[in-house]
Amino acid sequence: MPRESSPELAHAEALLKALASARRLQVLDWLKDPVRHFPPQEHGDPIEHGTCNLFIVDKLGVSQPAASRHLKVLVDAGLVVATRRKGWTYYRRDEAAIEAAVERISRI
Amino acid sequence: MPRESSPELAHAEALLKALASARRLQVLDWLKDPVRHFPPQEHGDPIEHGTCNLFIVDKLGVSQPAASRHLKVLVDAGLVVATRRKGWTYYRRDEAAIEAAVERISRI
DNA sequence: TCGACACATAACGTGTTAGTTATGTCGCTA
DNA sequence: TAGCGACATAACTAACACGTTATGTGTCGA
Repeated sequence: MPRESSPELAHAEALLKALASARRLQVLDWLKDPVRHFPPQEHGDPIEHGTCNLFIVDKLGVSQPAASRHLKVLVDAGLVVATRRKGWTYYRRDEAAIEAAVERISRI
Repeated sequence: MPRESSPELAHAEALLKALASARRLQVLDWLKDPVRHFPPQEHGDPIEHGTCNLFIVDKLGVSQPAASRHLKVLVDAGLVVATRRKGWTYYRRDEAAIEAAVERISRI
C-alpha cells in the first residue's frame, strides 16, 4: 500500500488516472464537437445539455454498463457534467475543469 | 480487449498511464531540484548526469526492484533519461519530452 | 580473479481495472 | 397503473499494476 502522499500529488494522480484510458480520451474528444461526431438529437440541445448517453454507448462499441462506468469515472473526476432530463442522460465537457486539470498536469 | 485506436490516442494514453502514479509524480518532482531533495553526490554531477538511483530508492521507501520498475516506466515513456556511469545509474528529467507530453495532454 | 556492490530480472501474491451478462430502479406514456 | 425504455448496480472473470523476496548480471577495486 502506498504511503500517504500530499493532497496536491494525490489530486494530480486522480486526474491522471481518470484520463489514462483510450476509451475515455476518445469520449472527451468526441464531446469537443458533438454535432460532428453524433447523430442529430430529437430532444436536448447537444451544445447546451450535452450528448445523449445512448449515442456514446453505441459509438464506443462496448456494453452499456461498461460505457456507463467510463462516463462515471469522468464525471467523478469532474471533467464531464451529466444532465438528467426527461428520462435521458446527457453528457458534456466541463471546459473549466478540464483547463484546470491541464494546468495542474502542466506543473509535473 | 480495446479496439484499435488512433496512434495519437494511444500515445496520449501511454503518457498518461506513465504519469498516473503518485510515486512516479513524486520522483519527477524531486528531480526538478536534485540538489534540494537529495544528499550531495561524491561522483556524478546531479545537474549534468542526474540523481543517483540509490538516493531515489531510499527516498521512495519501497524495495529496490519496485523503485527500479517505476524508473523504467518513466524512462520507457521518454520522460526521464538514465545515464550509466562507473557502475552507478543516474536519472534526470528530459525537460523537452516532458514539455511535449504536457502539450499533447493539453489538447485533451 | 574474486568478492562486493549496484542494478535488473524472475517469480509470486494481491488489489484494481475493464470487460461481460443479469437484474434492479425509475420515469414516461399508453 | 402497467409496461417499457433508459440507465445504474451487482456479480463474475480476465488482465494488469504494484508490492514483495530471491536471484542473475556486470563492474570496480583489492
